[in-house]
Amino acid sequence: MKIATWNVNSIKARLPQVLKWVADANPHILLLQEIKCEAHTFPKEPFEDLGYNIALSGQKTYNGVAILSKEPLEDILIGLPDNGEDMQARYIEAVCGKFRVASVYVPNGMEPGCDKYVYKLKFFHHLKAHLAQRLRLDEAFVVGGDYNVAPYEIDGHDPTVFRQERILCSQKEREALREILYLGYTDALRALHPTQQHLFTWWDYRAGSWQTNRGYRIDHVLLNPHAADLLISTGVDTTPRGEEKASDHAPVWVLFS
DNA sequence: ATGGCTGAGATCCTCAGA
Repeated sequence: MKIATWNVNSIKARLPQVLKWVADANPHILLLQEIKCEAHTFPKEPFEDLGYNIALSGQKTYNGVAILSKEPLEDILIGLPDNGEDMQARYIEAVCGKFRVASVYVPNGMEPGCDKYVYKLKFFHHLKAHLAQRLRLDEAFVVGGDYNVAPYEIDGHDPTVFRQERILCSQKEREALREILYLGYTDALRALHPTQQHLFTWWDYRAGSWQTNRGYRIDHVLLNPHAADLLISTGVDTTPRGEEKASDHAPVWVLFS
């Protein structure tokens, strides 16, 4: 039982790459972020041909999250509760077979202190409240996505840069992510690879970051205790990042019993 | 310290990403 998450940076621009990876990796459930399209323009057919059911929350140009599942999708939730004024498509949740899953796209935040950074922290506040509620459910729950936060120094390529209070690694956003972990969620990759360096999921398009492996680990799969009990193995598939017309993120996969 | 790269969508550039 494999669940994967991938920020594809436009599903339309990335369609051949995503289809190739999906046909190869064959995840039971695929969580997508930054699909960058509205629901009616999402290229559903090629995924349906591969046996997937699709639920998504989309908008023009920006953001957008989706859940693709071989099992039927039930109990679909779009957006975080009590976050009604927020129209950005950044959260979707559904039940697929015996797993409840969510695809989340946390705001980038641009730069510590700016309006978008405040919005990022506010989003984390709503996410934490919802995930705290969800701990009361008696079922496996997997929250995968682009959190736009590198939790620890080991999750960045350069400790000196990491300590400079930049976006992705500033104190407040790291605290916001840790608060969710402290509720009782497990960071799947770090749980099974506690000391592995260069375990990155995102490399900037600019300045040859991929070629020199200057990356960050900002895509995470968080597990409630039920899901953590079923965890077998997990990793980052860096292959698609090195191919033509790549997304700047690589897919993260998790295998469950 | 800055810039560098990519996608979308509306113009021939701007915004946003991270």
